[in-house]
Amino acid sequence: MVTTKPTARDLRVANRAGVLRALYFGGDASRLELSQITSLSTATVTNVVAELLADGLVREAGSEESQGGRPRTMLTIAADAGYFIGIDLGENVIRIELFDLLLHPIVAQQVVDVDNLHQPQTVIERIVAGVAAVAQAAQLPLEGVIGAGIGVPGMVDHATDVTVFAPSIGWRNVPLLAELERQLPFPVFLDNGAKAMAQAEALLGAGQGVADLAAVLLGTGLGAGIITGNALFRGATNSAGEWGHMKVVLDGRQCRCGSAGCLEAYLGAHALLERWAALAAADVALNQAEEDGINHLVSAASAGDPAAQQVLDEATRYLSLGIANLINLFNPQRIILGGWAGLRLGPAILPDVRRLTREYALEPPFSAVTIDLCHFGQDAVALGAATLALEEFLTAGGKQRSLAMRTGGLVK
Amino acid sequence: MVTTKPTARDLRVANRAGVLRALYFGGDASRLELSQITSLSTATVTNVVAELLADGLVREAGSEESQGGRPRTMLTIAADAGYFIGIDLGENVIRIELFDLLLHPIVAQQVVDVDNLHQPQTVIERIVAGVAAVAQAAQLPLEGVIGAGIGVPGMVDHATDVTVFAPSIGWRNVPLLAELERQLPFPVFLDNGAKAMAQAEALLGAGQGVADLAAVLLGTGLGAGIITGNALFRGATNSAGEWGHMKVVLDGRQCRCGSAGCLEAYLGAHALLERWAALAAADVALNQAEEDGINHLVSAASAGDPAAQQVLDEATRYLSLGIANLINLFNPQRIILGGWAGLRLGPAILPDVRRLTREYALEPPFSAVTIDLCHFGQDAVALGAATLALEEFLTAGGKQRSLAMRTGGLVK
DNA sequence: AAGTCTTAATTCAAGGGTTGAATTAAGCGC
DNA sequence: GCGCTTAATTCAACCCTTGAATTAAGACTT
Repeated sequence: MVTTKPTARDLRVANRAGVLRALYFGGDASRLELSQITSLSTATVTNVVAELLADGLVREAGSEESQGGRPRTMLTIAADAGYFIGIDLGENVIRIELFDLLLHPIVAQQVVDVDNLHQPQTVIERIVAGVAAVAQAAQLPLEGVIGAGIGVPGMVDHATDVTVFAPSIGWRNVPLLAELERQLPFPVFLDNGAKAMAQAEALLGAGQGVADLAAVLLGTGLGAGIITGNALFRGATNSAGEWGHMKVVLDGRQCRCGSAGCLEAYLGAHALLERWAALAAADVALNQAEEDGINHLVSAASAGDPAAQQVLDEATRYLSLGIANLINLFNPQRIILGGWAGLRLGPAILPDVRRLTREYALEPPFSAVTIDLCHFGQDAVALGAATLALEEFLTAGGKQRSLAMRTGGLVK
Repeated sequence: MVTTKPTARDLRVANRAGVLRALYFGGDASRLELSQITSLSTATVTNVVAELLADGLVREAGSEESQGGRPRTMLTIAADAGYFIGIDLGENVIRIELFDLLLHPIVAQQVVDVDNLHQPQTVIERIVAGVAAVAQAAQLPLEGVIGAGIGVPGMVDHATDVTVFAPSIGWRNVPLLAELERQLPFPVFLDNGAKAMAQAEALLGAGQGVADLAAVLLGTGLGAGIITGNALFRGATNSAGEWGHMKVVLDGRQCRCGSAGCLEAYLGAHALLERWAALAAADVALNQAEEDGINHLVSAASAGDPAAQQVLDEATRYLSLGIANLINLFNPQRIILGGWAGLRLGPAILPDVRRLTREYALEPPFSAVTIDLCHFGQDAVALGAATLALEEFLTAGGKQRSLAMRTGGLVK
């Protein structure tokens, strides 16, 4: 029940984490600067940095020009002190990517195997093989991997067992994590892909330095990841942020979730293309891959096609409504628009979205928010998945926690 | 930026807080039990309890029957070790209430003065006088008051200056808190009334022991307070939780907030009575006080009036939609329905609300939630306001923080 | 080129906290 | 009255942070 950290040694862990975070996100700094950032004494910074140096997580990197005093020796994260793996389990492709400690990409790999992706056993095999493949391609031993994360297109319940509820790939209560942790020699973290992506943008992308934000993803389905107080907002059972199934119309269009009137039924890629087809009285919009269809839609609208323009206009209104509701409820500092469809539609509709959102939202929370496009593209989910492991690593102050300890940590 | 608590003395504060909280919310316990609950060693519990005893916050309260060993001496919160004041600044009444340390009510007072409530200066005078009055009625010196809280019908920005944005009483950027703290000899906390009430229900009412919940309030306006991780969810500028202005209809009914299609425009007391009048083709529903009107509406519906039944039916659908959206977005463990109109409508519509909410929300988050009526009635906001001060008190481990320290604490 | 000045980093003793083990306290039952 | 059992306290060991004092490392001056 009580979550305090009672023993004095925990202070050190927290302070290691503070110094490590400052260096990781604040960039290179001297011990003195670190002491100011973290508000620790210089004595403590010296001690903590000594540990980090000894562990190889941090390196000295020359010294700054001095103006007549001892020059500050700069400290920097040792980017090659360890590696992370990010896995994007998509609806019809698995993307596996290897990153260095600073989450710079090293090697990426794609596994395309639409037919068997619905079978967990196949997915697990593909992932284990893919992990070995990227490590080999980078000529790195798997022991150097600090941890891996997986983003999945569905809900993950962290409380009971760690399982998955992902209708779009036909999964329900699949113990993916347990199986993978048995087969891989490093800790693995599992979460919803939209949440993973939101964390990538928050830590390294369009949300850097912002403590409270929401990333909304437009694609075949809709997703969102909400960050509050610099951390993913999960709710009681880690299914918070299901923005796509916010009801926006009573007794509205049928949604694939089984209910009706969901935002996704008006703003999902399929919904937009269907609407276009209906307005244009032609099925041409539906006779192509969704991504091509959306591209087609955007260029048709900019070319003056009135039906396409109306579809975009309606999409803008629904998107603005959905964003305004997020603003009124979560009062974030930033909204980040992403997802493959969001990236394509964004440039065309963002100004109007901003204007309408101002109309729809209350003034005080609206005036605290900015609405921007995401920074990352196709590899956002894989990167975000890697940040799941990174977060744990940083919170532990750079001490790689053993599997046993992690399991213990989950117990309340 | 870094929010760690570096020095060893902070450990003690955190552990004092842990023991105090365990005793406060877990009820009387022995030192041994406390050690188990807090997972501190018995040695530390002994030390911490000794401090709390010396400070008069805790008392020994006899010993339990033993089965052949040293009996455990029970510890209990000293209810008279200090007092809290809760102030409900309503739209046309001020309610001031004095509580003991356990938030049991001692004296209450109402200040009714509709005409002048729009003038901050008058409100401040009334509050200061009312505070003195309740203290005198209870024959207690103001020095015994640990802190006071104020719930206001509007938004409070904690970041800039602590000001108020409350259109319903015509306030905008009123520095209420600064003025009151100058005139009162104890710390004062200010927040939105719905947030205050949510915290009352969370700590002491229908949400006890629940870490993630949302309290929704139906009244003249709509409000909500959201608790996540046992703490009020505030967002970036403390205006999170504006549930009443969630858009539920594009281009819908005009709302008093200036926008259109807000939930409040369909579910606020005034909206319901207007709808009734329109359906019944009679203005009778509007020619009475709102509270009487809602009472009338509920009894007419239960008596079989078809227009009234339809109004309730529509209200049920919009309320369910609003709750379902909260469930999908926040994934709470409990929804608590309150507010004066919520209390009246609740018994009549709650079963249908539960049924419809299941239809509207996604299955995983819905299956994690229960929907209940609130516990507290008229004095919920005053009690909640008092909990604002209580929370600070407990977090500080029962050390009453000075004004200077509080201000310092707000600085990042 | 030596000495002085300035700023950064380290060392050190003091102070505060938690903990497990050992000890003491306090009833119960025979 | 004595041993048994369980609760609470005491104590020595250990860890951590901190401010002050000290050392380190260049720049500047003469």
